[in-house]
Amino acid sequence: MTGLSPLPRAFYDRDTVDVAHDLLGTYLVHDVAGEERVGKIVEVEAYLGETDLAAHSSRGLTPRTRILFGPPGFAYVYLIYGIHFCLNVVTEREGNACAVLVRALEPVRNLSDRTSGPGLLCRAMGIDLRHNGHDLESADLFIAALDEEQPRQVVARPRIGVAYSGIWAAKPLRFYLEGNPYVSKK
DNA sequence: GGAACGATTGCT
DNA sequence: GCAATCGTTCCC
Repeated sequence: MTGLSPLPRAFYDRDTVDVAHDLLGTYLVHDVAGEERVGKIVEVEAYLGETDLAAHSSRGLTPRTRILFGPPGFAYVYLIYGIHFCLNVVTEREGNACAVLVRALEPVRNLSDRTSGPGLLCRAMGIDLRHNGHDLESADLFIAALDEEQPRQVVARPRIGVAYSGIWAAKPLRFYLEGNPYVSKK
């Protein structure tokens, strides 16, 4: 697979639900010491900024959420339960603090098949806290789209693990490719 | 300074 | 069902 190049910042500088939807079927690429790891994004969740009680940014601007409040097209990576990392892409204009969580990949190149779930995919891709704030227009960690649009059926469901967030818990902000075997369980 | 907890995962 | 494990947040 040649010619994979980063999506432009304008791709991320749009409504977060639109970006989440459009990220399905794109390719996450990470160069690890010369080895190009590639996975197709098959499951995501949208987090809609400070008013979204499930979003980290709902607690306002803190040292951790600084990246979320910044411009679009940057990686927001955090440690969860002291064990796993989760990868988000920041969306919408600076200050909106919205993001899309990448929840599952279909392995394409140099990946194990344990890429279903946000923590497992970060492990397989070699993504950790060093990538927090990383520009996704850079050459070593980025997201690319194929030239041709693939036919796809997108399913919307409530997000995983956000039962504490009141009315936000029920909103259908988790999106995945119907029937794809790498979509996470639950 | 310290307690509580989490956008998860895997083992019992 | 529940433990692992530690950074972040919040409250002394």
